[in-house]
Amino acid sequence: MRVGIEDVAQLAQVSTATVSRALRGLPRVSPATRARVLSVAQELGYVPSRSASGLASGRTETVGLLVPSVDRWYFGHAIEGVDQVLRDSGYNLLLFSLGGTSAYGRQRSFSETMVRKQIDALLVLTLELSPEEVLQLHHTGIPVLSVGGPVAGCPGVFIDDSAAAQAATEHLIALGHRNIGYLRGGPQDEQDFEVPNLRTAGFETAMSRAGLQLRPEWMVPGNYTVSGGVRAAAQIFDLAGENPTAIFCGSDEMALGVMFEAQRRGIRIPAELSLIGIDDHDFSAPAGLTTMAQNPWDQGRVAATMVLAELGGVAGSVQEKIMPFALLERNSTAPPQR
Amino acid sequence: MRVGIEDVAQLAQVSTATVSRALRGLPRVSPATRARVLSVAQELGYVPSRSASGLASGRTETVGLLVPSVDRWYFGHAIEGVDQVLRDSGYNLLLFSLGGTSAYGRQRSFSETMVRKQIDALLVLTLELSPEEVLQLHHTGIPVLSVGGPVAGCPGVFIDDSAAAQAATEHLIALGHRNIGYLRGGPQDEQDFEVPNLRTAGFETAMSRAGLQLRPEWMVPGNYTVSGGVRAAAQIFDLAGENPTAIFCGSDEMALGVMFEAQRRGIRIPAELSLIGIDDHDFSAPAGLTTMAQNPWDQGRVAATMVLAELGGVAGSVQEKIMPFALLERNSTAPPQR
DNA sequence: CTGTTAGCGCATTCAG
DNA sequence: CTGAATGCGCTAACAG
Repeated sequence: MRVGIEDVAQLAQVSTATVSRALRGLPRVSPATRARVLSVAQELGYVPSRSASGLASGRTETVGLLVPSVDRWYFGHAIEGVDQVLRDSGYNLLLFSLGGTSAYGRQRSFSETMVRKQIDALLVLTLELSPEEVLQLHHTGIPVLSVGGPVAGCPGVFIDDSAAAQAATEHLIALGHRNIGYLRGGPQDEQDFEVPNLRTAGFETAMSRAGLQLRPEWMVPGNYTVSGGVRAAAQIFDLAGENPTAIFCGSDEMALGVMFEAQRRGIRIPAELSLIGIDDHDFSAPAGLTTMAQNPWDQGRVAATMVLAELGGVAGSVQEKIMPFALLERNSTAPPQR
Repeated sequence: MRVGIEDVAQLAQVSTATVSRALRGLPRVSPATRARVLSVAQELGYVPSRSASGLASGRTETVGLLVPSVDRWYFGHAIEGVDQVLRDSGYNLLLFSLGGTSAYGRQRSFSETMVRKQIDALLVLTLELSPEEVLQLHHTGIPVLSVGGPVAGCPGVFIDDSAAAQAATEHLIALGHRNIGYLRGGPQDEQDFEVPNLRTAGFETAMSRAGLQLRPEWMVPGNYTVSGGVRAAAQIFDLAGENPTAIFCGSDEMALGVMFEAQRRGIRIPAELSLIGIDDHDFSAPAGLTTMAQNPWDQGRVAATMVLAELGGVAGSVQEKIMPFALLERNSTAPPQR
């Protein structure tokens, strides 16, 4: 019942070599032969064995995707984008999740051996790899590309996080806010990945350019999660003394958390508090959250496309690419009440 | 530079067969030999080629996971659970996303050939497969198990969706509500998958048992998404005549959408409107949403564990399993205002 | 407990 | 344009 290339060859009355060429669209097969082989293969329901072709050709037609976790907005969408272009090209997607529960933190460690000899290229999502890990990876000789953030030693596809954060903060400043809070990542995020720090830098740049003071008590960690945002908001709201009139959140999820907590306390948005995030999370439009939008789906697509081009023989296809971000004004920002 | 089993064998002064046995933990290898082989393999950085071992053994040590999309709460968490147990057992996870944008809808079609000869088992997430597709799958001879909902013709791991919906509705009724609305899936969801219909059935059962009338104008589609929930809520709120005092939402995402819209209109929850969902989405606790909780992460783990046991030789390991759900009372439900 | 011998199913030379 | 032969790197009998 198991149909192999041999069966197709026999029925089509050609050699297995010809079947192989015909099926893969290689040249040097007459149109007539190709058609015959194709129809026979179809009829028999022949599917080449990946193991066998992989062993024989040295190519697995599989791309690995290393992610901190899959159950978060950015990752889910980026994975979806990658999957889409891979699938359309007949490539397989081997998923490696480190099962992190925090935004960027990883629970399990990544070993180069997980990946060795079974993929043609590796995409790394938003993960800080240590120099040794990158070295190991390069050692395998396969193309490595990061998505969503920079990884030292290999090109990446991502937005200019610092610029995005700066622009978001400047939106608040342009609205007239001077007392601006900032929700950053947790210690874990900041250690494991560079993006949080870039966003912090962008915030600080905007503030200092506007001649505004940084208020340490208004710069609190939120772990990039909704519940972290809730906690951070509570912490700021509970502060004695004046409250910020606006908060820039390093992610929409945190901003949404702040919204929930504000509502709970009867703090009106944007009348009493302006809020801006980064991402354009699925929930942001329904919630009316102003944000600096980015598109992980697109970033995944772009990265996967580059990798496929590289594997397709176009050397130099894999290169750094800065993706766009854009301000989406909704209903969570307004000039400060006076 | 490429180190194969032969290299290890030479350096360890044994045959390749012994290396293979030692590395895979098979019996019939003396402890001393095994230790030596292991250390040599380690030293050389040897990793067996998946292609080669797959070809030779007929097993790929890879499990396929077919999902409607990855960028939604249920799927993301279930995938995470599956990945975790697979990875812990040294298995690979091959991801096939159909790229659906709606909750259950699929954008692309699934072909059995995508999966043939490259996986040892297939997990199907919350997707309605046609009888022919199931047949094709069974034809491949690999174990197939569904997660998150029933698929005719193969066992599954999921909650009793009808009972969960009924229990959620009964919570509202027990609180004293009699005017109860219901947010269901969109036409696409209901066609592509059975879960939405099961939840609807549970709602209707609870209502009829309590002797309550179904109000068609209060039973509106929400596509299982936040934005769908916003639209559905608007539709209900805009109705002339009395409003429901409570709404049961077929998913937390829709319930969250209703919350956003209610807040926009100044409708207080739970004072003026009680809300209950199903899922326990990550946002539900921060939002204070009462829900009938389920745990997709766990469901994924259980399913993957069964499949591994089956592949490990324990025939009959893959079987239907009903998972628990539980009411989580938070702050979105209360007795009706009178 | 260990080595020898055959393939696994296909892609690739190299002839023709 | 096509076929025959070779081997990818490993596992699985089978001997010993």
